[in-house]
Amino acid sequence: MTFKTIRGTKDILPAETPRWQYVESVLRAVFHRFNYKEIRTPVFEQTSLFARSIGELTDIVGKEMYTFTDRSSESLTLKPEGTASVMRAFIQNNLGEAQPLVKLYYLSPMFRQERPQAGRLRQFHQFGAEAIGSPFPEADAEIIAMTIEIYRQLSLAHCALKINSVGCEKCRPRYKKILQAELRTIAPQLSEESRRRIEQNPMRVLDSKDENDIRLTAAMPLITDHLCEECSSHFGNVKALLTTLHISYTVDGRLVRGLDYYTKTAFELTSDELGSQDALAGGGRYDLLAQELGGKPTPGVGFAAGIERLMMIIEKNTMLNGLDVRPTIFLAAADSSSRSWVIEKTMELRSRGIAAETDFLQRSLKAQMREADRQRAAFVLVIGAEELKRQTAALKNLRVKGEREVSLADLPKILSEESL
RNA sequence: GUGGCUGUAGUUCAGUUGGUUAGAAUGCCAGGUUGUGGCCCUGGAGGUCGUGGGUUCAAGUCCCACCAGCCACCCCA
Repeated sequence: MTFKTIRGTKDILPAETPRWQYVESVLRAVFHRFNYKEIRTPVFEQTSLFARSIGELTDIVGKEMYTFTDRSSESLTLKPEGTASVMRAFIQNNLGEAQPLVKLYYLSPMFRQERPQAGRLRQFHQFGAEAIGSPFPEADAEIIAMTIEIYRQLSLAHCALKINSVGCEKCRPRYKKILQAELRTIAPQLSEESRRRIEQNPMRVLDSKDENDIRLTAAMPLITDHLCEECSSHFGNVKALLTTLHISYTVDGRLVRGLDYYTKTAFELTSDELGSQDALAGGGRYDLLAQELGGKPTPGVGFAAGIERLMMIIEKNTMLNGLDVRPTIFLAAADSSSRSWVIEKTMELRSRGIAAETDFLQRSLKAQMREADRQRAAFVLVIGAEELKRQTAALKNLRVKGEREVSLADLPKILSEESL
């Protein structure tokens, strides 16, 4: 058999790239308005960077990373998410020294070896942003507001915002103990998966989708009721700011993130149009990450969002037409003697900034016309021996019926006027 | 990673209880109009029926394995 894309990867073909470009331009515009600057980090990093930041015990690090050793036996990993790399770059390049708050965004492929499904690929694309340097709720609110704004700019409704606070190094361990104690009392009745999590990551038990688990844990204490003074007031301020910004949300005390570095604020944006892979974007605060990676203690908040999932719902709500690139003019040769001249003229128009196309298959005039129509060119210029002699050509507007004779010398000027 | 469903021209699909040259629509190419598109008409090209085994006189149709996609779980963007 011939070569195929490997499992979980796909080609983004010319039929879809205009959509991608459109989405990218929208989100770059939003980032620009919020004054976030782009950062581009390598697609692979030392494996330990991810293990350290995401957490050794998480599913991502435990069983989903593309890890390999290079020829000098160093363990490398294709990045499974963006924050670790951005924080590494922030520390390595001392970005925090030049200014107290650094606002960055990225757009990059990510890699996770999961079983593929619609909206879940092994190479997928994420965009995201990080505000590094502010411990205050205003930064959390801005990140959330910006996430919402991107989807609003893309006219996507049916998105729901859930927020929670997962506490800090002071209150979370305390809460975990309380929760664990409660969970142990009902452990025998819980699903196998949940039972395993009681010791390793008890908060995830509350996030189980197993109906029986949900019923059994309905009355369990929630982190939101056990936050310390500082976390509680921070969370309260974030909520108040969201209200001020007219952003509606629901507090979900069971919301947890799959990455260990989160503290305090955690949030998730979901869509009801996506099936079970319904998370469009997620994020939160990570005040301990910088020092965990060996930098100076520096607070941060951020979010990440998947582009493929976004594409899926944009396609469902299709409103994007005519985004494909098309030539302004197609130059057709009426006979073989004028072909070389037509190519020359095409190149000339191109160098003057006009999108011009011509025939490269030595086809009949009829076939060239058909091609021009298929390419959805605005104009066709027909040139043959007669026209060459007189230095004119028949200019035809494909959207209307007639054609007119124009002077070849005037063509660039005519085109720039007409396309207005 | 676990369980289930699916896999036929470029694309969307049909293919009768296994039976001899695998079809349609659309797209593509050409002609009808030897200097002109979109409509219409005519003709043509295009498939080792996901891959590899097996059962059978005979397999697109049945069985097995593998591969890929999809759905749920898991996880998450």
